[in-house]
Amino acid sequence: KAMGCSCDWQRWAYTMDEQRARAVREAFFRLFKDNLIYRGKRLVNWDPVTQTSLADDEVEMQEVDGFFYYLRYPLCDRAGNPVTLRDPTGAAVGADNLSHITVATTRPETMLGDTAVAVNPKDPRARLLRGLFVRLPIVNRIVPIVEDSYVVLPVSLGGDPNDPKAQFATGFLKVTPAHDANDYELGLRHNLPIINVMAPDASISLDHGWLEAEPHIRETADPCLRSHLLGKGRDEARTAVVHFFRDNQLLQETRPYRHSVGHSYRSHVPIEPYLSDQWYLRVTDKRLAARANSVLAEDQRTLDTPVSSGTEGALQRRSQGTVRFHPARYAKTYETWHHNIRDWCISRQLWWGHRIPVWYVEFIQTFSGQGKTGSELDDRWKAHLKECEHRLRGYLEKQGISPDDLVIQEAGPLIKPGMGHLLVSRDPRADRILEKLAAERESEVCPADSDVAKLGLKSLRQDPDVLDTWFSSALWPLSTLGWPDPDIIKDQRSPLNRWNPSNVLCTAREIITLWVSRMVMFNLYFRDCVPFRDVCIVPVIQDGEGRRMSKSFGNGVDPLDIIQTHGADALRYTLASMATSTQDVRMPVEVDANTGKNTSPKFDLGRAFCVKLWNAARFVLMQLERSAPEQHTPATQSAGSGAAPVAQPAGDGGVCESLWTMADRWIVSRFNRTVGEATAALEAYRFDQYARTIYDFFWRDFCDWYLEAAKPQLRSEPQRTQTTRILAAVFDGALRLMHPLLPHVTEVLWWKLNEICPERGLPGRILTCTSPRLIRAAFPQDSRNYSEAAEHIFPRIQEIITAIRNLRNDHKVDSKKPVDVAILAPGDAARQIEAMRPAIEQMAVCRLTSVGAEVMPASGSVRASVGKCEIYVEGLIDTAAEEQRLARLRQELQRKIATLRGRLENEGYLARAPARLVQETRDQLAAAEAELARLSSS
RNA sequence: GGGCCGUUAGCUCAGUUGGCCAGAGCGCCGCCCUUACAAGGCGGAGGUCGGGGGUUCGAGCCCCUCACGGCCCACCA
Repeated sequence: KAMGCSCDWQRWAYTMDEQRARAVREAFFRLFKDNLIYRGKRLVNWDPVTQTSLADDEVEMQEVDGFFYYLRYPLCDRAGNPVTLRDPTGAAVGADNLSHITVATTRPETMLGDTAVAVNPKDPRARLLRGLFVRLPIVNRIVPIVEDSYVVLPVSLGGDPNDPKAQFATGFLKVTPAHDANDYELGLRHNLPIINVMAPDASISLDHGWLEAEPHIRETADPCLRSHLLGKGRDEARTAVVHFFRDNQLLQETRPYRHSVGHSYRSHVPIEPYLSDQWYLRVTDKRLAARANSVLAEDQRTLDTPVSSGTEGALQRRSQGTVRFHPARYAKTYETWHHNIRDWCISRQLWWGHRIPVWYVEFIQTFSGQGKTGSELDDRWKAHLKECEHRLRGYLEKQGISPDDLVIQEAGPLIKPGMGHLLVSRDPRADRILEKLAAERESEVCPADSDVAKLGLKSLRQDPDVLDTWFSSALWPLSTLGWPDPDIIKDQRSPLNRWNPSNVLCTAREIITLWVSRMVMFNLYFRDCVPFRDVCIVPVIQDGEGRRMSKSFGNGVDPLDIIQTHGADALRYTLASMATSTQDVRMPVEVDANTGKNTSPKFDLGRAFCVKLWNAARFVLMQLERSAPEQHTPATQSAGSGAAPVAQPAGDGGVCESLWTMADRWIVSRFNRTVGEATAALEAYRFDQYARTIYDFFWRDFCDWYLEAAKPQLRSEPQRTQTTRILAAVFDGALRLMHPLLPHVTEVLWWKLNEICPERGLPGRILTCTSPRLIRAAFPQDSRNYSEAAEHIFPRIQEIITAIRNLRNDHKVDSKKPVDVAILAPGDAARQIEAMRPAIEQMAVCRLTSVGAEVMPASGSVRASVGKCEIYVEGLIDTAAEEQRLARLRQELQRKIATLRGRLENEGYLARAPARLVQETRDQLAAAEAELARLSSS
């Protein structure tokens, strides 16, 4: 609000409120029903400090100095008897015998969970080792040697020398399925046991699967396990393991190694790959990730995404829309991410978030299994469960839960034994009913005629986890507009149907994968259309040293502080001017002397522009105020509060263009060009170009030149009337043009303008707009009413003025003292200069003594050339200085002539460059030679 | 390891399909408090466009390569 963002503040929403919760429940229900949500035992990114799993993109990779430990595992047979291989040729093992193999690892503590050692089948040693085992030190586990081509061959055995892994690999890979994602996959391929040796806090523990896998481990393991490892954190455990290997001559080598390790974005400790039960969203299903890629704008696609072809496909594409990135290169980020996506772990072990709406239901076994065979038992048990399920459905239906809003399914093999069914309802009331049942079940007295007893419920509990915050965020374009309310979905005029899809999402590049992609997937899935059409990625602001701004580091600026020191419009303008198409922009940060808060001199730019606008407005409004209202011909009909520009009748419409000066024509033409440029910049999401365009127009063209040129015009009728009209119209247009970046200042000025000069406009040239509030007024339109002549001639006048100013400055003339100027100019030019005489005299502080084709320089005058005109400034007698200046000018001209001649002597240039350019070069050469001749003749 | 971005004036950044002498703001120097504006006006100095090679009549821009800075992705042997 402080920045003046015109959001619809009535539609304020909070991620965790009722409406958003309904959307989350609906989405979860539908995805679950469509078999896109599943529970799986997988390795997750585990944060041992906050004890939650993290999504892949919540893991930050950091370079860490670590070590490679080369650990020796003794070879043995199936029974554990030591084996020493003999290789008489020595070809395979590089030695004549082999009693152990060596693995390389950065995480020695995970060896406690090793369940195999892998070797590449192409490794010559693989044949020798076939059928052998190793005895894991410390735990004394006998584990097999398996062959898998995933294992990298060391360089010495023909590995790729460019693969860094091949450089430090030994050819043997320890396999720890419970603590390494690749090892997990490898373990699945070879049916290896999965032994988790860690507690959720990443300490070594028997209690999370290890003891179940190896009931006698306490007895069989080396005492070191109990004394130095159990209960110890992973770092301590690492040291203990390394010491054990060293003390037993099993540590072959330690090499320093710098590598990147995933860290938690929450606690900043290294991630532990951890085996646990989690909920997954099957984004790998083609209805999600692949579909998200298929809506990428055709010209932004690089991968071969299957897109439905033919008329049907085209129809579908048209109805679902396309997503386009600005700048286009970010499409690749989006596309690659979807292409390489893995299923999304959506459960989080946090207390804050949307609770996963899944209930676990377990029924009581009400019959005896005595004397039955296994399969008979299975059948009876299944039938019983079916009956229980049926009864529960009926019960819920009686309580008002529609069967359509309910999914009850068997929990499947991945859920812990004893967990009979999963229940998910789309109706939030189901939770109340189930909560009541659960409470009843837990109460000490549970009468036989209670619902719980009738339903045969053994246990009933809701999943304790919450959803990843991006799950609800992904629904934002839907949930903020009333989805999933059926009325809102059906009503064509509802906010959902009006604003989804929306036009543009503006965000930062790291959000592309976290949020943009998921909004697209969900919107397509639930609504069959894209959530927005354009995605505008803006640069990230860094501090003066190129570091990311961070609250805790204190190197950032607070927008509210900037609003205090510079103003909201200055903040907006400056930020827009920094929104280039690169990735990062720097903002030097310093402490404000008055407030003690962080600020940046960058914002001075915006403030200066606001001040300039304010001052120019004071001048314009003062001039308009001095003119009687009736002098303004009514040019616009009252359009009420209408925001549309009023169509102006063609023709003169009382504009009296015959009275316009070259400056008048020029500024009107420039205004229209500027509107065109600004519109193009905005359409391309080039906010920096838009900011610069309005700056150049308003400050340079309007203030520096037009207002100065207008001053003499305002002093005399009948020009005054025309000039005030033009001032009013251009100022009106400029306010509308600049309003998006400077809403506060322009709005106030608009009110003043409406008050002082309610009737304004230049029919056909500048379409003005009556609206009490600027924010409701139309953005100006480029009327394409350009004056080529004015745009050509006025800059010549500017050059003449600048030339005179230059001569004055070079000769150190008091800036208030007028000088006499004569200008030698051919007929047309002379007339144009004559017409602009008052402006030239005012702006260059001079008197034009004579202008024409016959003008001769007075003796002692100094001179300058502008095109075909010669300017003589009289009375600045300093012969030596002038001679020096002329000599410098001659030298410059000669150099220029040489360059141009060189170009024209180049045959390739003459032959291949466009004729237009060659002609231009010829003209330039002729002009330069003529000028040199004139300078030399005097 | 893959990808992306950046390297242009002391600082922060523009520079559209290759085409006049590479621009702006701030800072710096000189003059000016001229009745819109000193948070301003006028004028000025300052750049081998990161290095090297190539394509082209012509390269800040296109291609190759190297260096440096930053970011994203990737299964931490």
